[in-house]
Amino acid sequence: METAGTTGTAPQAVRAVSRPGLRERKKRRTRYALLRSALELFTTQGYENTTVDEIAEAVDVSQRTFFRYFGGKEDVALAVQEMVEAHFVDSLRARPPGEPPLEALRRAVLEGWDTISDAVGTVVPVELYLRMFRVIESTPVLLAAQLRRSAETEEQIARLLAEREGLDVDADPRPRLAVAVFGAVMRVTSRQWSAVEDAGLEAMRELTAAYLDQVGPALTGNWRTTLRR
Amino acid sequence: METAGTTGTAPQAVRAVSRPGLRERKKRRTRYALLRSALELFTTQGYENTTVDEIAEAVDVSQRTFFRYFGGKEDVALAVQEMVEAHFVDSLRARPPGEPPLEALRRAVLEGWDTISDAVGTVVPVELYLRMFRVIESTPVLLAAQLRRSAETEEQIARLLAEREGLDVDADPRPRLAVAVFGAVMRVTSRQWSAVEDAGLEAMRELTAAYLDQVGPALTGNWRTTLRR
DNA sequence: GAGGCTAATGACAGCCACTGACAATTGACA
DNA sequence: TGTCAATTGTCAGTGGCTGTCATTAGCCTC
Repeated sequence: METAGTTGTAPQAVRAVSRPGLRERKKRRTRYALLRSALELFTTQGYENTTVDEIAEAVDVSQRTFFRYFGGKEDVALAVQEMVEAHFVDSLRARPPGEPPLEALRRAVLEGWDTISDAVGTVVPVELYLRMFRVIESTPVLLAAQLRRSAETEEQIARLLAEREGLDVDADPRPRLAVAVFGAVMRVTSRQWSAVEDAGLEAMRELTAAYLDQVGPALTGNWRTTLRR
Repeated sequence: METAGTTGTAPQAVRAVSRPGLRERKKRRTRYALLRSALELFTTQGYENTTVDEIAEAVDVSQRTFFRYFGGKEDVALAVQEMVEAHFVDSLRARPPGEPPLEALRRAVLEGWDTISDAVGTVVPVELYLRMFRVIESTPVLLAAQLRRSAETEEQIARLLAEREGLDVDADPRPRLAVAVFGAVMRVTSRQWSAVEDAGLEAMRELTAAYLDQVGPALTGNWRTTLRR
């Protein structure tokens, strides 16, 4: 394959189909090395007990270089989570336009969990991601940052759904409300999942489905009359 | 009044009914002075452009003293917000036990807004609180911290409601789900309110009621069929 | 009302996250 | 191969935050 240039002809065009050039490759390698080292340190020693210098040293670059790759310590910690959310948004975009919004959200999320390793596995082992998930959930600063980022993603999704349905987000509150409610359920799910020792991806999937089913009952008023098993 | 000691007899007992003693009074004064100066500076120059030294200097205490009164810069910024949330929890506790949970939440919040000045007014002018509200909403770090704190309050409320209804929070997901959904609506409301220039307390109250009414419609599937005015 | 006790404060010193500026190095491309 | 631009390391500095210790100032007892 790659029947492109025979040497010396349009090297940047060749790059586009073959490889990104040494410089780019090196950069990606450093970035991933920093990311992996950071997560490894965070998950073993804890986030607060890990300094940026330590991370940089583990990859053998200067502290300054670390800050050229990531906006800050929080950013490395949440980098994978960010990829995961982007993955969800992608799988939502892929949903058929006819599908009702909440249905689309539900399916997109469940499908997202099923294909999570496609989005994450190439960068860090999925198992490391899951461990980091718990660290985030149990580290106040990180949880805070994470909640804020989720809020941004929600806004993005609200706009997406509004467009799908031909509504104006600023005039009609329903898209934002629905997405916020959905996000709230997702957060309760994450929290619950992370509280269970050794819970894996399947557990996450099941919890998600179960909790989404419970929202209806939870909102229909009287909790004492219905199931109390 | 105060038929207590005629001098020299059990001064601490007298204190309990009259005043907290010079030391305590002085402390409260410093704390409030720091709080007010901080909010004043935050709302005029912005949170990021204000240093802790500046705040301390405005009250004429050392930076170290500032950190003895508040856990950090974020804490001053969110101190009033914290009082407000406690105020909501209180007004929820005051709800009649027979009331269905979501009904109680709704009424507690609306009532909370009506009596907000009781909870805040004695410490800072309500107007300053409202200005600070917007600063929080538009400052990423503060918004993050605020979201995390809200999550904690939600957990607290979920336990409260569960107890009221005789449920076990860890066995039955419905309390947490309902509270999370409710909280999500509140957040959308706050966000929307803060986006409107010069919106006052009444606007907040109205928005709250309106959005709570919209949740039902927002969740019942098809947005295209229903109102599109 | 003098003196002892303890809480509150100030003054350093130091850690860590983060940033700007400048010089040295190293791919990229002609 | 030499020029150009991107990447990196070094250094210096800011701001949030903490531990430590000496000093000050309410409080309480005799």
